[in-house]
Amino acid sequence: MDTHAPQRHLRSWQRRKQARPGEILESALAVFAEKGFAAARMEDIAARAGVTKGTIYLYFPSKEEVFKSLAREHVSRSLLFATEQAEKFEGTVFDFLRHFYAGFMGLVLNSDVAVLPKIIIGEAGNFPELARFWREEVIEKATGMMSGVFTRAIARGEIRDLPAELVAKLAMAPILMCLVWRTTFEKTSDRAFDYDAFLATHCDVFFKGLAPEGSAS
Amino acid sequence: MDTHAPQRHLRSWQRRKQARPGEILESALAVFAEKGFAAARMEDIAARAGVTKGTIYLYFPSKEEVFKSLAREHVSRSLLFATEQAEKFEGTVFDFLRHFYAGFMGLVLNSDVAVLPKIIIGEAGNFPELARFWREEVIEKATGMMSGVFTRAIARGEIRDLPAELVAKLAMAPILMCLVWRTTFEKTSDRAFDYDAFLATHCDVFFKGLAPEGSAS
Amino acid sequence: MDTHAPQRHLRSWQRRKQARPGEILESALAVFAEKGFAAARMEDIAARAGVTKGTIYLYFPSKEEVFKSLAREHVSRSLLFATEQAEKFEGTVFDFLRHFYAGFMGLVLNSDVAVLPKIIIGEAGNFPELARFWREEVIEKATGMMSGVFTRAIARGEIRDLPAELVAKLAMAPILMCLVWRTTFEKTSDRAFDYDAFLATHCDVFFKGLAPEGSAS
Amino acid sequence: MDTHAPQRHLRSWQRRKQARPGEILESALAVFAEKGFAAARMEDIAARAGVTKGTIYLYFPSKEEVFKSLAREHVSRSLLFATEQAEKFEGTVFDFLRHFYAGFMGLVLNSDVAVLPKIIIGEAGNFPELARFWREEVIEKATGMMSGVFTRAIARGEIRDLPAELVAKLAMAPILMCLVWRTTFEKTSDRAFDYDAFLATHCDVFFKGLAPEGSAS
DNA sequence: AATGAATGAGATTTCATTCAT
DNA sequence: GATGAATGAAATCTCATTCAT
Repeated sequence: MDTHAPQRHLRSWQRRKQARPGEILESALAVFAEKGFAAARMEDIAARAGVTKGTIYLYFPSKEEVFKSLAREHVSRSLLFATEQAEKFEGTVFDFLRHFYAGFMGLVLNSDVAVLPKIIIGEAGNFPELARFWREEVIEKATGMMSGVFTRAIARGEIRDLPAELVAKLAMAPILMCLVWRTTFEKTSDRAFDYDAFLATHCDVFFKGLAPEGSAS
Repeated sequence: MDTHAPQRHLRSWQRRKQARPGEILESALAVFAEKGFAAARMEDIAARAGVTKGTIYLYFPSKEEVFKSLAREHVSRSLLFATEQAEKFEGTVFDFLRHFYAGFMGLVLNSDVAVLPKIIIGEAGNFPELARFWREEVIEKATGMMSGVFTRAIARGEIRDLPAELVAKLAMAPILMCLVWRTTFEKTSDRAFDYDAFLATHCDVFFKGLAPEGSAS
Repeated sequence: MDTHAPQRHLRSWQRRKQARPGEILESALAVFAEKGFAAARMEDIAARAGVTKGTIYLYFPSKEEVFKSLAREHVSRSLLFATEQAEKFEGTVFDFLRHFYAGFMGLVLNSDVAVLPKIIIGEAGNFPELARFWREEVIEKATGMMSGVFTRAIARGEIRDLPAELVAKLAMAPILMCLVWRTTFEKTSDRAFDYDAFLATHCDVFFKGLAPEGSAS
Repeated sequence: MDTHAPQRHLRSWQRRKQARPGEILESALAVFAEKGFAAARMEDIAARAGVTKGTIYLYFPSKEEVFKSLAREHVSRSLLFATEQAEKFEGTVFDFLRHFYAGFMGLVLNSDVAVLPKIIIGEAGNFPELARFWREEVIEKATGMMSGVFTRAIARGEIRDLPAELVAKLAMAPILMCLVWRTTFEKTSDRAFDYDAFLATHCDVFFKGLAPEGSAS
C-alpha cells in the first residue's frame, strides 16, 4: 500500500531518502570549496552530510560525478537569480544594477554558492568539460542577459553608445573581485573588506563613466 | 666586464646544478597551473623539467616546498614589475594606467606568471599561510602602490575626490577578470576574448567616471 | 556466566574487526623478528595476516606504531609469566629457579615471544624510547622480582650472602644466551643446542656456587 | 719513478688511499651498530669516514659487501684476542678466566667491536650466511678454545667433572649479558651497570660452583 | 682517486571504490 | 537503504648505485 502515492505520507526515512542527494551535495560544496577537488575526501563529505562513505555511492557513481552534479545543480540557482533580476528590470539601468549588486552581495555573503566559481577556477584544468559547461551555461548566459540590459539602455539613451558586451563584463568584474576576496583571502585578513562601500564606489564611478556626454549625472 | 661573474670556470655539472632549481620551478609552475597542487604529480614536474623524480628531491625537500618556493619566487617578479611601473609615473594618472594595463597584458599574454593567481585561488584553502603571504606581499603592496597613485591624482585635481584605496581595487578588477578568463576559460572557448578592447572600454568608462565634475573629459 | 561478554550478537565482520589488530600484531611479530624493523615490508606483514596492505592502516597509523604496539603488547604476557612464577615461590630458591627455568624454556621453545628481545636488541638504536621502555618495564621489573627472591633466600640462609641484584642478573644470563642462540643461530646450525642440558649444568654449578660455606650441598 | 717500490716513501694521498678501506669499515661499524643494516645510509657511512658516497664504491661493490667485510674483518681481531689469551694459559683455570674476563671488559668498554655481536643478532635473519659464518668462525672456535681450557682443568682436577662444552658456554653467558647491556640499554639508563662487580660476583659463584667436592675453595 | 648529480626501483601511505552483511 | 571493513591502484619520498667530470 501507499506504493502508488510515494509522495504523500512519507515515513521519516523515506523523506530522508529523498533529501539525501541534496544533503550530500551541500556537504560536498563545503568540502570542495575548502580543499579543492583532489584534496577533498569522500569520507569528509560523508561525515559532514551525516552518512558514511558507502552511502554516497548509492546516489552518485563517483567522486567526479558528485563534483559535476554539484556544479550543474548550482548553475540553475545562479541563473534563476540572474533571470529573476533581469525580469525585474523596470526602472533605469542604474536602478537595475544597484539592485543586482545588492542581491548578489546577499548571495555572496550569506551562502556557500560563492565558493563555486572558486572551485571552477581551481579545477578547470582537471575538468575541461566542466569549465566549458560553466562558460556556456553560466558566464555566457549571464553576460548575454547583462548585455541585453545594456543594449536596451543604450537604445533608450540612458548610457553612452559603447560595446554592450564589454560593458556587461566590466559590470561583473567587481563582483568577481568580491568573490575571489571572500573565498581566498578573507579568512587570512584581520581588516574587513567593506564590500558595500566597494560596490558603492564602483557604482558611483561606473555610472558616471557610462552616462551620456553632457548629462548632469 | 663580467669579471665578477661567480660562474666562471664552473664544470658543466656545476653550471647545471645552479640552473636546476629554476628549471624545476618553471616546470612546476606549468604543472600546478594545469592540475592544481594535489593533482600535480612529481613525475610530471620532473619530466617537464627533463629530469627524474628523484632529482627534484635534491633541490626541494617536498612537493609542498616546491609549491611554496614557486609562489614566493614569482612574487618578486610581479612586484618588480609593479614598482617599476609606479616609478615611471610622470604624466597624468590616466597615462599611467594606460601604461600599466598595457604592460600587464604583455605579462599575462606572454608568460606563465598569469597562472600564479589562479593557483593561489585554488589552493588557498589548503595553504592558508601561502594565502596570507600573497595577500600581504602581493595584493596589499600592489594596492598600496596603486592607492598612492590615486591619492596623488586626487591631490592634483586630476580626478574626483574618492576613496583612493577602493578606486585602486576597482582599477584592478578588470585585470583580475582577464587573468581568470585566460587561465580558466580561454582554452575551452573558440571565440577569442579581446583583452585589448576590453581594457580600452574599461579605460574609457573608468576615466570618464573618475574625471572631476564639469570637466570636458 | 559470560553474560557480561561484550561480543555476543556481533555480526561476523564485527567479530572480525575485534580480532584483526591481534592477528596483525602476531604477523608483525614474526616478520619483524625475521627481518628487523627496516627490512620488514608492510606487505609481508599484511600477507601473513591474510589481509592487504591497506587494512593494516585501518588499525595502526604507521609501521612504527605497529612495531611499538607489538613491543608493548607482549610485555604484559612476559611479566605476567614472571609474576606468576614469583608468587609460586614456596619451596627453596633452588626449587624456584628450576621451576622458573623450566617454564621459561617452554616459552622460548614453543612461542614467538622469544624473538621480542632480539627485536629490541636489534632496533634499540632506532627506537631509544622503546629500549628505555623495555628496560624499565621488563628488565628492571624482572630483575627486581628475582632480586627479591634472592634477598629472601639470603635472609633464610639458603644461600651465601652475596649482592642479590648481581646474583639475579647472573641467574638470567644463561636465559639470555638461550634466547640469542635460538633466535640467531639455531637455524644455521645442524647440531642441536641442548637447552635442557645447558640449564641443568647451569643449575648444578650455580646452585653449588651459591650454597653457604661448608654446606653439604 | 718509485713504481717499483710502492710501499716506501708514499705520498700522503697514497698513504691515504691504502688506509681508506679501513677507515670506511670503521665508520661502517659505528653506523651499522647505531642503526642496523637497513637503516644505515651509505651517505652516513661516507660522511663519518670523511669521504663521499661514490668513494665507498671504489673499495666495496655494495652495501651488503661492506657489511660482510666488516663482520669478517673483525672476526680476526676477536679470534686473535681469544687465541692469545688461550696461549697465556699457564696458571689455574681460575687465573685464566679472571684474565680473560678482565681482557674482555677492556675490549667491551673501550672499543666499538662490542657492537658487532649486536649487529649479528639484529641482522641474522637478513644474512643467514653471515650468521652461519659467525657461528662457525667465532662462536664455535671460541667455544672450542674455552672447552679445551676446561677439559684440561678437569683432567688436572682443578674443577669437577662436568661437560666441558656446556661449562664453556656458561663461562661466556655473563659476557653476552654485558655486551647486550652495553650496546642496547646503557644509553637509556642513568644508573651505571657495574660490569666489574658483576663479573667479580660471577667469578665468585662460578668458581665455587666448579670447585671439586670437598675443596676448601 | 674522488666527486656528487642523477637515476629509478622500491618502500610507505592514502583514499576512492566495492560488497557482504 | 545503509554500513564500514577491505581492497589495491597510485602517489610521495628514500636511497643504493652509477657515471661523467
